[in-house]
Amino acid sequence: MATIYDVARAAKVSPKTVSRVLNGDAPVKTSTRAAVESAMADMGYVPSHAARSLRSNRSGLVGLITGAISLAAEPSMPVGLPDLFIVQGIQAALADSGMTLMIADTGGRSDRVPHLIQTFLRHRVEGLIYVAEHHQKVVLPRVPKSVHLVLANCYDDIGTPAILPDDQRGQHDLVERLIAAGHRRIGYLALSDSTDAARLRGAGYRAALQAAGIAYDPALVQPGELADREGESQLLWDSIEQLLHLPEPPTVLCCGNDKMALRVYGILRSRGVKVPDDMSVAGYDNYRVIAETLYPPLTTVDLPYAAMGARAAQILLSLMRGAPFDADAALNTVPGDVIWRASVTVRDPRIVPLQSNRRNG
Amino acid sequence: MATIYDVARAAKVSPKTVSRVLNGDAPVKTSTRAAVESAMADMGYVPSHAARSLRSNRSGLVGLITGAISLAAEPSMPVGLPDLFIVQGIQAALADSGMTLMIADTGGRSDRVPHLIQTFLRHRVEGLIYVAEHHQKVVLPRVPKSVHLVLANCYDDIGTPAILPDDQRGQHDLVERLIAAGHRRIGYLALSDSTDAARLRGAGYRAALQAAGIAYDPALVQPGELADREGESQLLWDSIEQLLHLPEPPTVLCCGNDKMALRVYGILRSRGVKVPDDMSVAGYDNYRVIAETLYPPLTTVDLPYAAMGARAAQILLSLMRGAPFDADAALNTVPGDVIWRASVTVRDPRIVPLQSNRRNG
DNA sequence: ACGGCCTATGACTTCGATGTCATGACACCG
DNA sequence: CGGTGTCATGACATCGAAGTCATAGGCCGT
Repeated sequence: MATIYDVARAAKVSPKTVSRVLNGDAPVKTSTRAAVESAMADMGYVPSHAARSLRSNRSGLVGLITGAISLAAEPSMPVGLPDLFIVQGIQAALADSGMTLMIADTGGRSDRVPHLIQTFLRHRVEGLIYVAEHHQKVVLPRVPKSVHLVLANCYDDIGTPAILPDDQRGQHDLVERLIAAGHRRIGYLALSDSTDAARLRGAGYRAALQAAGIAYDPALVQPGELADREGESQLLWDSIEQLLHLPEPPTVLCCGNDKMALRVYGILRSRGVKVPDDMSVAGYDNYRVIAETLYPPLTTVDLPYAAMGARAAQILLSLMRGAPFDADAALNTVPGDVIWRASVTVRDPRIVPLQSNRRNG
Repeated sequence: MATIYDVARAAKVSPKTVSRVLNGDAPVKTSTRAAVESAMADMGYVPSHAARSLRSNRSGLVGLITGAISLAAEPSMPVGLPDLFIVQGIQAALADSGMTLMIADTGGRSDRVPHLIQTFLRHRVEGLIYVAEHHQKVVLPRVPKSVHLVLANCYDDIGTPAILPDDQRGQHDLVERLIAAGHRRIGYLALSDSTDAARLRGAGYRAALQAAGIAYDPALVQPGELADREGESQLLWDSIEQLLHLPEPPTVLCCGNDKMALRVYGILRSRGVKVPDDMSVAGYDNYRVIAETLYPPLTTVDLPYAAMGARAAQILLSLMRGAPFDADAALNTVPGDVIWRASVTVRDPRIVPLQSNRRNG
């Protein structure tokens, strides 16, 4: 591979002049510049990142650690594969910054994280983003102060800047909208309680009821998911059975996530219950391949992954530019929009919630 | 960040001795080694990849270009997001090779590919893998001979080594299994004809019928997808209507992909047609979040993405090790297993196709 | 005409690791 | 005891850029 010396020789100038043409950091006569550029084109010269970063002590690299790619293979994902959208959001936000993103994947084995960090440190990354596969708490190895770290979809104990989805508000907003659409008996098929997302969404459900002055009825809340997956289909069937046979059954079922909603559609249809005429259904996650493909399309709450990724990248860039660490901003929650689709009937005709309240997904 | 000189000073040895401890390429007295290692640990020394690769002229990097991450956002993906599994397969196969994988994403804009390749060349990658979002032909910028290139999920005109799914054989195997299970009238809801996958799968469908001596009946083949997406739901409804009202209707519907099968489930249930008692359904892709979540779980054909990725990485590694370019091996197809699930009834009780014929997905 | 200044360029050094070669201290062999 | 290895170590050059400093030539003002 051609070097700056080869180019210099071909253009009959010194290496330093070639360097000046490359970087445009000092005046070069037009004719000289042309000769150098033509020499570079002729020999297909590509500057060496290694040499440049060695000299300048700036790598221009941002490292990204994720289990997203590998975890896509796991059927047991708590939330689902779309955390890749976080990666996408990060890429988009970083694209114009001149930084190059290095992505490393844990392969689902979190014990590989230290090794991946080590590899990044060898490459002298200037920033590091850790993307968790679902909303959770993590413990990461320490990194040198010179490397800024941002967490996405997770948080830790030591005040590292973190970006999280606002699950409580999302569920709250959805239930609020259901109430606005005239629903009063709102069934809730809960995720298994082991995740942060499950707890926060449950809290959002209750908060929205309370805000609307509707009494919380424990009979309307049924498990929709088991921690161990065994007999889950049966569990869901039974839970729906329970709800349908209540003296005052729900008019809408909120599912812990869109995947559960997909199952609920099948169960309801098997029982001859029409969606949405006999029963409205709502999900969570805006897992588009499900929510948009189902008929009728599913009302759900967007997990604002792309926005979270973009925010994470922005925060990282500002830290790298030397912005002071703002403890108040350490924990960022990003709200997700309610995505209103045809799976929920509007019972109160005065209200026509056609659009999302913030953006349209 | 500490350098090899800092470590040398702290351990009271020469930098070269530290280098020897790092690489173990020459004998070092045990006591000296211990002193060096403790100095490295104390100061958190991490060797600089830039310096090493500059000196050794070996970067240890493999570049990967994909639209997978970004395209995950597109609802118009012909096949679907799981091409990420190709990336996963590549990572797994590369993990033990000592190579570090750099992933770059096109952000859905193929015009960015040259720029991404340029960035990789600056980093002096030793190999390059291009992963396409669906089975297709591509035209890539030339890369220097020193950089080996392998294509995954796509191919080109100039004999670059390529790994492709064997769509024809997959569909063939599925139909063969359906016939073995006693089905004779096999409906086919085709993908829009614009993709290679659609054509190959159609050919596999016909070949399997022919091999079994079953006459091809054009009335059993209906469009299931439109190129422009408009009115697609209606189209599918109409196509199913057609098939159900044939004088001799099919006993099973083969859907162009799993996403279509998801819609078909809904349509059939809305019409009171029970799956699989009244009508069997099969998909293609083994898009697990759909195929495993649907009730009953969907019989489908695995797209062997992880295996394709692994194969791509293996071929790349052998090229990098100096294996001769084998023109016969330039085009690799990887067969995908039929994944037999409960959505297809076994009409001939003598046959019990419980398991996949190669692996279990 | 001379000092000052700007333009355009090159010589030399530096970044951090490693390859090459040299050297001192022993050990072994005949 | 001298020659010849082997072990353990260090001095120095090198990889490809870019930073520092020097310098030649031209233009300007006085």
